[in-house]
Amino acid sequence: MNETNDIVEQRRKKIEDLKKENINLFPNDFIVTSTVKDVLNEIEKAPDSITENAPVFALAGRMMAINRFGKAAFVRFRDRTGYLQAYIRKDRVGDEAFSLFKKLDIGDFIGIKGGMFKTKTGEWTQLANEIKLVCKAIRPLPEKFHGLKDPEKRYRQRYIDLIMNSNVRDIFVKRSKIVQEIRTFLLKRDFLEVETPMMQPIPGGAEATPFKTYHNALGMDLFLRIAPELYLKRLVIGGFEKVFELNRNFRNEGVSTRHNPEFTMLEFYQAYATYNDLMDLTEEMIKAAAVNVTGSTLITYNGNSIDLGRKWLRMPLLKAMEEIGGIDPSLLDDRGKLLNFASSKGINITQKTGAKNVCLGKIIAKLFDILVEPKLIQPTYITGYPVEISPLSRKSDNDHTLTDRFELFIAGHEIANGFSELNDPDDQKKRFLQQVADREAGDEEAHYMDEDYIKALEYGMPPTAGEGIGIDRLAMIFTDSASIREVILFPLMKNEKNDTIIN
RNA sequence: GGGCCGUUAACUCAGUUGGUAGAGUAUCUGCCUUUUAAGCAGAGAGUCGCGCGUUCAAGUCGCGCACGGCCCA
Repeated sequence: MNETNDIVEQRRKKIEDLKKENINLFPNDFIVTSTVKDVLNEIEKAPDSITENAPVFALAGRMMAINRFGKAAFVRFRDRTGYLQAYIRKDRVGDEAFSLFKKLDIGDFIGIKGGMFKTKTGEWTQLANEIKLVCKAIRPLPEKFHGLKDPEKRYRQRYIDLIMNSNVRDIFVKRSKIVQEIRTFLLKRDFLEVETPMMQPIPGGAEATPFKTYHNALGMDLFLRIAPELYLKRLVIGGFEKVFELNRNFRNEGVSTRHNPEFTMLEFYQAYATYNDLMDLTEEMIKAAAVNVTGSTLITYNGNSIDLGRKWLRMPLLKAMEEIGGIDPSLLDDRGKLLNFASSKGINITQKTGAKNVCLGKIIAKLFDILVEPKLIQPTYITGYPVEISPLSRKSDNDHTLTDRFELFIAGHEIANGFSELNDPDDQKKRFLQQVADREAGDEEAHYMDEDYIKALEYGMPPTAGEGIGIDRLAMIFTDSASIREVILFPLMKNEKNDTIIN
């Protein structure tokens, strides 16, 4: 990173000049008394009490624009709460401070002390009594009007993106608020927030390929978790009847506009509840988050107007396949017919899983993803998933081929997956054995056997319902972001040059 | 994994039929004490992503590679 250009060289030259004058480029003694927002609030409260002489505010921030006029200048600077303009006059700050100020650049941090006045155009502006350098920037910022647009640079150097693009700052503030709202919502309902292992000896709780790592001292393989599910249910067995975890999962899969290898999930479990209860709770929670974060239950995503305020539709999976996917229901219980139907639509089922004998449930799920999911724009719960693709879900009492499971879709995105938990240890063992067989048949995403989890279930897990909600996808929908990279501060990127190898 | 598109000054972008590189902003110098993308005068700034090839000549054409974006699987 030693590339030079003439702007950086010029700045380094200025820095040498400043050093010769004994100017500290990185001081830490400027005392900030107010934020920009504090000042604006005081003005709003009592505008008549504000003058250019008093009260005196001490503010600090990054200079984003400078208009110089020989012996005076306007400076636009920003702190975390907003922008403020300051007016620097040579006859007010003194010759020495003004000649220092002349050497400062856009991007530098300054501290200013002074009162407030209104300019000719009516903008409240700080009149500097003092101006100090608080931190020198060596590299120049992008141009003020067009800002930084190059997506690669925006992701790799997110700090510049955040400096330059207020809409990007807004997205991440919103994301943080979503997380906070969800946490508050669950804590109010007596859920306990917990942290379970991210490094697991047996990865479980989802169908996905894990990242593998190795513990040197213990001499053991470990996997980064693909889901916290099996640990959270152990906690329910332990007596924590309402738990949640809101943190990162890791899946060793491709990167796309909807997938980042590490992503954030909420998982929560509630004893003595059913999947129907969780649908009610989720609806309430996401509506509350929408109101508290965006101010409304109406959101726009990708040009679609989405109304979170209406009662959310609930539709059985097989009915959705028929009514929305346009699939003849007589095909839905016949593997062969359904495979023929898929290939007539140009959909190759076997390719992804690698398994030779793909089960009926997987074929249905795949067709659902392609033919139904994109059409689920308004919030919709799809219920009743086939048992063979729901190895941790409780079987429906009235149909043992289906489970008490739902998925939530908004704006064509899968947002949540929840179910009444399977708490019969013998049934769970059978399901794991089927998964192991699938794995041996070539399905790399099938579950591993987890004997300890079976043992835990044998101690008894009360009837429980649990759910996972994809926080990144929720953030995408709340911020009208087309790519998951727009809601992850530092999305995973390949090395710019393939020569960075760390041993 | 496949397809399409992109990569040119610090940033945003032009660059015609292959003929030795352009603008705006930013930067530097000078003038300027109420600007709002300030103004006026002048100046500097490029490994055209990387490599190979075709050609008298490549930012431009061809092949390969890297990174990124979108779509598909």
